[in-house]
Amino acid sequence: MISEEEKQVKSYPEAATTSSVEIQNWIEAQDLLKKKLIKEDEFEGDSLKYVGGVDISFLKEDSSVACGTLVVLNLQTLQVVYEDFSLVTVQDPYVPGFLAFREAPVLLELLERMKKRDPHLYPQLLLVDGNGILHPRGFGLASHLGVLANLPTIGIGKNAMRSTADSLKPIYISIGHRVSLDTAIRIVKSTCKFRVPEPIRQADIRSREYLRKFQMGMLKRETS
DNA sequence: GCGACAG
DNA sequence: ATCTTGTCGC
Repeated sequence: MISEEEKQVKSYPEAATTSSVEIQNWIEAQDLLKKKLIKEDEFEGDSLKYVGGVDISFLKEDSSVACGTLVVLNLQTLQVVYEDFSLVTVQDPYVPGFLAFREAPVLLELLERMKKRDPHLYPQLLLVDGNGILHPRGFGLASHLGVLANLPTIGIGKNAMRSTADSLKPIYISIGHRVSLDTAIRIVKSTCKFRVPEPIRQADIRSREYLRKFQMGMLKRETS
């Protein structure tokens, strides 16, 4: 007889420690939070000046070590006005459809820290590296983060689920929270100097750089 | 049975 | 996510 856990392991080899019970809890949590999801424009004020971007990078040698990154850009100049990093040990594995449970905790921590340190630069909207309502249950990382942080968010996917390889590499924009699709598309377009919108791109670049420098420091300690 | 499956 | 340097082009 095959247990539920065994089926889970067969389905997701990388998630050997994730039980079907945990998956069920995650599904319930998503369905619960989803009730608070707002798919229309609902901003604090009408002046959109600061836009945030979040991303997470992982250490290739030890994929449980990750660097969460938050950057804030001036929407008008697209210059970075704030950056913060958090080196953490990620416990939860990556399970397709449940990215938020792996990445949201660090990102929320970074947002909370900023709210205390630099509230005047706190973003009115956040671009998230991951999908919003473009998700099996309509509640991806961008929506998850938006609801928990009560912040307007937009999801940016670079690989759509179940898509065929297109010659053109598109990005997939989806509503995260408290923003309409029309507004989301308009804002994303206004932040694109290259394929990937600048807030996400800067978070990605700086996140990798942070890990690279961290590794150099580690190597120094081992050698000395 | 086979392929797909955000990061 | 990560594996990866130089190289073609604006």
